[in-house]
Amino acid sequence: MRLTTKGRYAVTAMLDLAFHSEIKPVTLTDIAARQTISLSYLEQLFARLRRANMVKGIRGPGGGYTLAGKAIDINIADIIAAVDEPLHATKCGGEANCQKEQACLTHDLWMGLSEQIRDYLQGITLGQLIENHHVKEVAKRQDQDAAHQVIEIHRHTELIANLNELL
Amino acid sequence: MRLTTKGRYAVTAMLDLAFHSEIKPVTLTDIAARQTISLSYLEQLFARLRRANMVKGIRGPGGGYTLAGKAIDINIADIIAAVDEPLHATKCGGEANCQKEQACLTHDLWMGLSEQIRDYLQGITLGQLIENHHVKEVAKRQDQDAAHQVIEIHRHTELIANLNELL
DNA sequence: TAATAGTTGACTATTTTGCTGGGTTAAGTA
DNA sequence: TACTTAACCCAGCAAAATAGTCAACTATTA
Repeated sequence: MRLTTKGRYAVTAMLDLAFHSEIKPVTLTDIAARQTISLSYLEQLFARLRRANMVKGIRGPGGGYTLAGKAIDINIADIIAAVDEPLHATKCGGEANCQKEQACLTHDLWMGLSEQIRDYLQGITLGQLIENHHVKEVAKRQDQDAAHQVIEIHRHTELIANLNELL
Repeated sequence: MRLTTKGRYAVTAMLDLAFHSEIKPVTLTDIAARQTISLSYLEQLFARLRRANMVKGIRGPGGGYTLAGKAIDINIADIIAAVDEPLHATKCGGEANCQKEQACLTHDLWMGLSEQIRDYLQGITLGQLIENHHVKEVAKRQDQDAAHQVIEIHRHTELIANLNELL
């Protein structure tokens, strides 16, 4: 799982879409203006997102893009994977000449870490992000923050536990 | 927090260092050979790591690099931050012309997400990764014992099941 | 039919990445 | 002292990724 500006653009655009496409489709021109991303670059990104079945394009006047599914069903990892190149296999990965010696050991460790990050991002959806934001907007901020923190701490220890199992 | 191949190289090299530099300093030539990273590229990465006070360079024969601190005190996020360019501030970030309108909202969400990822990686140290690996090695040796094998197989299927849930 | 907006592809500029090769400097060793 | 080792430091360079431009085309709607 790579985390680059390209992925950030995609997530940002998808978030914008999730916010604005509930009533009617959103044009890329609008997103480009709001998020200050070039229209043509958005076109490239959305071509991939469409092929990955994450958005639907509607042509003609009043057209634009909408999410292909519910915001709560679209996770961050999938968005990033859709716009990123499929990361080329590891140098030694699976080959016979690497007998799990020290050389390949650190590589394994990194792969495990990378997987964990993907799992983590797969557990976060557009819907959640929007929901969290709405919650934050609510006046009883302190209670929410406290509750959120507890959840986060719990999630974190969970992740470490998973890591321990994997490695 | 960006996650690129550059960061992976750095983490890989630091893991290699943590493994091998307990007794004596490790030369970049050794790491280059083991991890199949070019020597000169390693030099670049270690120049940054040294400036970030994560490794110590020892010149002369018998010299090389050692960790600047304990492996348990060195976290993954810091390693990646050390070799990555400081990610330029946000386009609208903090400026007066952005009054937290919708345009900037998605940006806030992304930043929050990015923070979570950093926190996550900050909670994982070189020491932990190595420790976990040692546990795994011990478990492997115990595999030789037939009595343990049944238990191990059971544990293994359990892990696979957990993995299936995650993916 | 005219306007809208997605779709596609080819093309360019910039930045990052990963690497090569040339040094210089500090620290051991003969 | 001379030699070796390895960190340290640069200038540059090719390939790739990133970000954006331009132009032509198609489907839809008013």
